[in-house]
Amino acid sequence: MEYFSLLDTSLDLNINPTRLIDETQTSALVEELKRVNAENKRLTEMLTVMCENYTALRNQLLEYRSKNPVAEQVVSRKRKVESTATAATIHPTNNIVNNSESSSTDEEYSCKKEREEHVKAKISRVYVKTEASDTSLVVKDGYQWRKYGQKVTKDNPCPRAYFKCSFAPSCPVKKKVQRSAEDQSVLVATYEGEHNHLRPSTLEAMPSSDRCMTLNSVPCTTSLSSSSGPTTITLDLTKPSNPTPNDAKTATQTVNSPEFQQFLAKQMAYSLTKDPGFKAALAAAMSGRIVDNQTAKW
DNA sequence: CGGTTTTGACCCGCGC
DNA sequence: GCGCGGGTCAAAACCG
Repeated sequence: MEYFSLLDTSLDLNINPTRLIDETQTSALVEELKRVNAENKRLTEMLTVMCENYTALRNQLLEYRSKNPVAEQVVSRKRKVESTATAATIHPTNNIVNNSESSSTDEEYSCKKEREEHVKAKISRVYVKTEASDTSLVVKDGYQWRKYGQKVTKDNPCPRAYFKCSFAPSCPVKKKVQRSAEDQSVLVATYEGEHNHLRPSTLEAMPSSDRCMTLNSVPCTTSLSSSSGPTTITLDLTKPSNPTPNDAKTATQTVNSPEFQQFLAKQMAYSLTKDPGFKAALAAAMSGRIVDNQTAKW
């Protein structure tokens, strides 16, 4: 029974790492720690610079806005008058097609009567970049459409096609598609109403060559923003529908909106997490912080 | 054969 | 009232 006293059955939970490693390992770890801390410091500085740049840009934007109160008032007034919203599309090539590219017929489109109708039916515009050789007025949005008319409008030599949802009359959604008068490779699709059914085909909805990001409102917000992958992001904002000289400002406001910034943040996070280099740097930075805290405690 | 597209005719609101 | 222009209808053509 005495030999039990020779055994130390206690658990030494207060393990000191320095006991487990020899001197060379310790020095290597210290060097690594220094390197990681330096990198962490560098990343922190970069972050600080980015924040400073952001603040400076934001201040410039606010200053610009304060210097142009008239334009701001016009935008505000238009927002009050119109319940509709338009959309701008960012093509996969990251070309932002803002509302100023819409044809002049779009101006006519937002006449007084339709302003009233906008209360009943949600109207939005989607810009889709197509191949120059593509002469069809087909905007693949995942829904099935039946063409019921085509018309050549006054201010645009390109005909305007009229579509109804194939589920009509149960689904009241209509769509008008016309090439932009300024850039005929851009299709302008104007949606009226919202689908009351699911999208027949989500695969067809967003072919890789035709994916776009829609700003402002689009019809069927939920269906477009869900199950379509990260390439289609819908921000349901209330924006003026008419192309105006203030479109640049409007676009700026859109970009400055919380929704867009949230989208940007998600996209950045998505891109960064896909970057193994960033992962490694982040892990190093975090480990640096953790080890730093640990060593401070030690 | 059924669904879709085409296309000319028609409707309707708006401005003059 | 009339003309204009956008939107819709509906018959014929087309297609799978």
